[in-house]
Parts: sequence; structure tokens; C-alpha cells
Amino acid sequence: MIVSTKGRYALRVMVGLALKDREEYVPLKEIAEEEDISQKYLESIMAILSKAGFVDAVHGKGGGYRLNRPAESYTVGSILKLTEGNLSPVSCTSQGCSRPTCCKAMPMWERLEKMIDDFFEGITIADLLKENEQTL
Amino acid sequence: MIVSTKGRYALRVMVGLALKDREEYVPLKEIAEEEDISQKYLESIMAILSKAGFVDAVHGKGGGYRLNRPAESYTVGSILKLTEGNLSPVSCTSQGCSRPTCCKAMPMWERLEKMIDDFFEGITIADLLKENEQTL
DNA sequence: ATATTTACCTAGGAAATTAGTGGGTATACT
DNA sequence: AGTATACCCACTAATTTCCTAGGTAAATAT
Repeated sequence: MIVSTKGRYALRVMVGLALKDREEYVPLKEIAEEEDISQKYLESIMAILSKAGFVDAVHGKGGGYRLNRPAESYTVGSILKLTEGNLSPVSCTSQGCSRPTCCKAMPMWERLEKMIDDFFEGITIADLLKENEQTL
Repeated sequence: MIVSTKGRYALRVMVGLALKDREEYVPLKEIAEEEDISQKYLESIMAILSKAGFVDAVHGKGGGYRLNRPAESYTVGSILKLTEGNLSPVSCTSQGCSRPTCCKAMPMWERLEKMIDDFFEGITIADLLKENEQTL
């Protein structure tokens, strides 16, 4: 698994927020209910998105979260890398190879990693919004 | 992580066997030492490869494992699918989506899965043998 | 001021997966 | 008969993923 629930939840939230009024702040509770995600777990995900400046957050009544850029400017890759840490398909590329000098597979892993990275960097939240099987 | 040590070990073993005389049987002990893999753990991996008919196995002195087909006929994909179970990048595609009717990301996951599958099915053990950064 | 609603923080725990061990049995060769 | 091998079953350790508990800080409403 390259993408766990954490990354998938983050994507869903970002898509959800992109569907709302860009000015409006949406409280975590509401997002969690709409997306049917554990409120407490979602907290930790929103904290990551907020710290990284992917969303604006305001405290208190009327507060919550909102996107601070247009949906086209968020690549799926940027969101997944942020929440998952990395998108390496094998530990060899992210944590180093145990047999760096003789590993016959390393170039393959590197090529795969680049392919996956290019794939995710080529898709934005806006693309997901208008998505159907034909276009993507 | 799409490929765990299990799949990587299996690939290494297959590459290792491909470098040997095709007629010769190589005992597990020797493979484990050459590849620096726990003998016991490797047992379970060889059992999978053997049951699936990817290698020949013979008991007793002079026995061991060997490839039973030319290296070009083993795709990396076939070995990884066998040992890892599947190569799905997200659980959505392998175990079903929790929000099948409304998931905006599903087409993306499916396209990614196909891309990865095509990638691995397009590389054989023979390709890995002659590999260097230029060719692959 | 006080209450309420929200984000934010820290610590941990349950569940699942991955990686590896231990000890024995079956088979083939010498 | 002895030795070298594959094969089988059950269990443990380590790691990661997913989620919960219980609070503090900030903003708004009354």
C-alpha cells in the first residue's frame, strides 16, 4: 500500500472543502460527519494540513478550516507527500538500499518512484472535482 | 510501501538463480548466505515460489532450487504479485471502496494501479540481469 | 466576565501487518 | 544408516497504521 487512509482522508477533505464557498470556514466536526471520518483521527490530519499552510484555520464560533488557494494549485502529490511522509514504493528508495553496490533492482525502483511521483504531481484537486473515467 | 522485503527477497533470489547454471540445484542455505537473508524466513518465500511452479525443487543431497524457465519468461510483476498477494497502491482498488458511489478519487486509483501493473509486467528477470541506469 | 464553540496539543493504546524463529517431518542421495 | 536437503505448522517480535482520551488556547456571543 502506497497510500493509507491518512492520505486518502486528507484528499477527501481537500476535495470536500473545494466544493464549498472559498470564504466560509468549515468546522472539523462538520467535515468529519460529512466524510464519515473519526473526528479525533481527523484532528491529527487537519493539524498537518494546517501547519503546512495548506488550509486556513480559525478558532472559536464561526471558525473552522478553509482552502487558502484555488483548487487547481493543490497537486494530489503535494497532499499525499505531506500526509504520508513519502510515496516511495519500496524502502530501498526512501531508507536506502541494504546492498547499494550490487542491487540489480535499484534502477527499476527509482524509475518506478519517479513514475508515481509524476503521476500524482500531474493531478490537482480541481481535476478530481471534475473527474470521470473518461477525462482521467 | 507497495513492495515489502518479501517481494524484494523473492526478486533477489530469482535474479541470483538466473545467474547460475540452469541445470544446477542450489540449496536454500547457499542462497540465504549469498543474499544475506535469514534462512528460515527465506524458507517461507521459497515455498511460495516452489508451490507456484516458479522454481524446481528437489530434496536430499545435491538438491535445492533452480529456475525451470528462461529468465526472460519471468516478469517482475508475476513474482511480486505471487509473493506480495497484490500490488494495489491503495486498499480502495484491492478491498473495495468505502464510498463507491461518490468517491472522486477512484478513477485515479484505478489508473495508477494499471500503470504500476504495466510497469512491472514489462520488466523480466532477464532485464534486471543486464540492467544499468541507461537501459532501464 | 462567563459561557460556548472552535482549533490545537500530548500521550497513549488497539489492531493489523510484516518480519522472523523454532522444532519437527518427509524425501532423496551416498 | 546417515546426511543433506525441502517442506510443514505454529508461534513471537517488531513495526506501522488507525484511532482515542483528556486536556489547553483562542475567538466569539451574551
